[in-house]
Amino acid sequence: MLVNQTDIYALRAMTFLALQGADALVSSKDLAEKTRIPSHYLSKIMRRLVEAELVVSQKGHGGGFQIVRPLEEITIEGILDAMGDKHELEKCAFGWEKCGGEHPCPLHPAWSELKSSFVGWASSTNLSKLRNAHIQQRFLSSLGGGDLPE
Amino acid sequence: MLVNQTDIYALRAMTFLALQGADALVSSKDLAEKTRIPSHYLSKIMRRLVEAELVVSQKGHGGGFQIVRPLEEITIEGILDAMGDKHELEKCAFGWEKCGGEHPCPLHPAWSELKSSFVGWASSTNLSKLRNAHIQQRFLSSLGGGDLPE
DNA sequence: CCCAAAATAGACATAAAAGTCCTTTGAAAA
DNA sequence: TTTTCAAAGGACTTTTATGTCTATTTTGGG
Repeated sequence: MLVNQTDIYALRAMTFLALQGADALVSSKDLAEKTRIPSHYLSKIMRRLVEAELVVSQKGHGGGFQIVRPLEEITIEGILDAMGDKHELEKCAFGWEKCGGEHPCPLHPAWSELKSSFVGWASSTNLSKLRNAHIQQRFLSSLGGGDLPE
Repeated sequence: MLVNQTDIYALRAMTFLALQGADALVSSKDLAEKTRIPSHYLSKIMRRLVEAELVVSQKGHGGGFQIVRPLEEITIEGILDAMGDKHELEKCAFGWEKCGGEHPCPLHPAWSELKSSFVGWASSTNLSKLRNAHIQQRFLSSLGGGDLPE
């Protein structure tokens, strides 16, 4: 819940695409190898991302997946929404049908806090941010030498 | 992940116990009915909470479960730890064996943020806080009239 | 035009989580 | 002491999530 394995795969794939630079076209096979996501499972995930219009797909020879929108526009929230488990956060943790307003369940205040901090994080983190942070980090660590893992 | 159904059940059960007042002894059957947790499943959950010493159990006729420690000491983090899925947060979201320090994965900074805000929430929220907030809320809403749901 | 590469689609398989059932053990009350 | 209630423990089942396989469609290249 909140973030499952499939969600993480989606985040990985999108992040990887974003790191390949503007409009890079990457095949599912390549993506799967580089991100270590089971290839057939990845293709299911990619379809959802295509439907949500976060990526564009190119069928046939030389095809693949591509981000065509500005990276700033693609947030973690958007990716999670595309994977379709938003409703999880909306259910009352105490199992009440009606919870909130005048009659919040005992867990309601705490749950709301969690929810808003989670949504805050997810909505403020976009692919551009991830990319910049990572590129900067690679630059800094290249100054110190050392090998890149994996 | 982060918080699964079983975790939520544990939070519900502990919260319910905390609301019953100091040292209330509640049977598994009662707990299950009031919290709407499948009774046999609940008893498994309670065993874990007993082992973690968050509650004490009383076997035999008239037995049940009881919180004997100060409510301030029992945090959501403690409850989640008792349920045993702490390791989830520690794994690299990008699937790298070694991630962090000199060579963080592209998702590392964002993931760390999420982790620390989640842990901050879980460790700062304790049963006393939940109880007080709820009691206060009930008082306030009683002034306005209206029925309690569920 | 035909072949190969690559996404799409959906059926199938496996693993993990959630839930149920049955037996045993312990303690209180009759 | 016997009965009865309730936790402990474990085997089993069901459901959901994850992963695999096999075809079908689409597209570019020879």
